[in-house]
Amino acid sequence: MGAADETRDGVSLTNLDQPLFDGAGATKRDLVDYLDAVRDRILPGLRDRPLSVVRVRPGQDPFMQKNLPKYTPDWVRRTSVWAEASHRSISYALCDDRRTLLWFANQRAVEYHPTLGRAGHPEHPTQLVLDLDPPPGDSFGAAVAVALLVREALTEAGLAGAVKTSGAKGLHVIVPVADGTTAEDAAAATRALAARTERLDPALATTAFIVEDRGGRVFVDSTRAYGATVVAAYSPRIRPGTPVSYPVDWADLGAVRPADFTVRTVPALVAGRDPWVRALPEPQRLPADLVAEGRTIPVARVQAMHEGKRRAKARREAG
DNA sequence: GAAGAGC
DNA sequence: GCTCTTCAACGCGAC
DNA sequence: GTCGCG
Ligand SMILES: [Mn+2]
Ligand SMILES: [Mn+2]
Repeated sequence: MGAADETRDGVSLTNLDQPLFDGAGATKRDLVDYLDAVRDRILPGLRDRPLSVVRVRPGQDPFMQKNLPKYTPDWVRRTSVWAEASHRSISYALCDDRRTLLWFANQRAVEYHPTLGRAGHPEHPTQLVLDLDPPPGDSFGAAVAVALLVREALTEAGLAGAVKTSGAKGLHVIVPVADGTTAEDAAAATRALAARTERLDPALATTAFIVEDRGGRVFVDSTRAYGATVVAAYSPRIRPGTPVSYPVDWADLGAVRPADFTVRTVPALVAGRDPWVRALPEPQRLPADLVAEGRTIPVARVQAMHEGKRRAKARREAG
């Protein structure tokens, strides 16, 4: 163990011997060393994409950071995006190099959530994502079963995807899409694929946006679309043991656990190889019938907001 | 982690 | 100078 | 500005 502070690639790194967060089983140094060790694997997924990060300190709640703080060094690349919610321009980082990654690590940025499209091109995502969220409990096996249903739906549509652990309890299926694919088409295709997955086994998979309506089934989340973010491959997560979102071969899905992949184990697994690059298929054009089907499916989220509003009103009136 | 307020 | 407090998100869209 | 959700 070295000094508590050091400088690396010109970036000051501080308090390296402090715990990363409660239950991390890792120090801030472990985070810095992990990200530096996998930088050539994680940076390609972050490069040129508006970045949100989740930062955390021991004893405190994690918080998501989008807008760069005033004190951010000027060598951090950034892009401005107007936010309707706060009526202001958000300055997003573009994490393109080692120095920026190390600076974020020193900020205790543990999770890295890039957008689906590149800076300046929110209307043209490079991939679509089916996010599989299992119900509470020990349900990773259910997520695996639903991932295989997603694969079936993809194959049926003439598409191919790659799968990775989310680092939490679920899985992400990623489908690279051809240049020129619009966000609208990608979102519609995502909804259609989620609906087809649910249809393949409605007892196992659901597209219900309201938690209460999921009934112990795996939520096939099609809302990772438009400006949404998805945690990057190789990003650590703020979960016990500091797991990492990690690629898995389809054939190996049944043989892994999310906890197999942590900031301690992953550097050795990626030495001399990039399993995410290897797993990702070529960008694909979305079948017209899939997109057309998706256009007929309402956005579950919107329905849920109205239902939520109705239920809240009912609660108030019940006293 | 860093800045600002208050001592 | 020190200690304490505060801050660090978004959008979907009808109502 | 709200609601549910990630
Ligand atoms: Mn998820
Ligand atoms: Mn989700």
